Amino acid sequence: MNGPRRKPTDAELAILRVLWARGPSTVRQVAEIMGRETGYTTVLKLLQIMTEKGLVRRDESSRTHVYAPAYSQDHTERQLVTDLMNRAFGGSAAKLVLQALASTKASPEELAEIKKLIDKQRGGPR
Amino acid sequence: MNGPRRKPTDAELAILRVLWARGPSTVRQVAEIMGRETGYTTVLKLLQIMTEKGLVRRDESSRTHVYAPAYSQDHTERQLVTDLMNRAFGGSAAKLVLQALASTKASPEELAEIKKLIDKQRGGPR
DNA sequence: TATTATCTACGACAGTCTTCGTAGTGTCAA
DNA sequence: TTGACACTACGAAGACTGTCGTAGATAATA
Repeated sequence: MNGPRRKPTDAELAILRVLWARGPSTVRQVAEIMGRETGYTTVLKLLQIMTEKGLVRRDESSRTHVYAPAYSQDHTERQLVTDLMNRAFGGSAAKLVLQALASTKASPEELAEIKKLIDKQRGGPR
Repeated sequence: MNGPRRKPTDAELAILRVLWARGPSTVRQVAEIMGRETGYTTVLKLLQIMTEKGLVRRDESSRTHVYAPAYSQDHTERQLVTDLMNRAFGGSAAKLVLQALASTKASPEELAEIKKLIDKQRGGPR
């Protein structure tokens, strides 16, 4: 049940987002989605480091390796949110949420979804 | 009305939180609150760098300089939330909020406050 | 006055992050 | 078979972070 030791860096997170969206991918596939700004060997090196860190798993059965995320998007997102919550909001989820809602205008559908979740949390615990 | 060019780093944010809580402070005051882990000269150097970056303002009228945040807590928090929202949640505030609520159990009072804000953002019931 | 304490400035260090060049090896088609 | 191409491994550079030591100036005190 051990999570990764450290949170992913910016570049690592960008790669993870490609992997979560595409599923297991080769270096070339990731690099192409990342665009021209990021060179092929840069993506390769990053993925090698991420493999060492345990952020991704590498399938070496064919010459062209295939990389997959080691942790779910949900798990990582929660880790990042928790980290920011502790660093900037003194551990208060409510303050973070209020700030997030104040920052941008969420759509009515999104707001309704959030309200639904709040009610669920409210009624859930005994 | 330009904001800071870059978001504060971890150590910088820790210092800013002291300044927001205490108001304008000297290096020693900040260092004492930060505890024994952080040496005096470390705080000093950090504050010097933050002055260069424009994250804090320095009052040099007395020999012992007094530092104050250059940007409000709200502004900085919003910046950090927006940054995470873009980096990890594709710009969706709702996804970030849902993840924050799922991560920890907020108190009923907090949930009520959040609901109130949502209704306010909605522009009231139509 | 002489000594001690306090404060700023500054350099340097190790660690991390991101980027890229290059070497070496395998693959495939003409 | 050979030349073009694709892929991995690796080193290294440049930037940034956080840490601290030390020097030098000023203030406080005995």
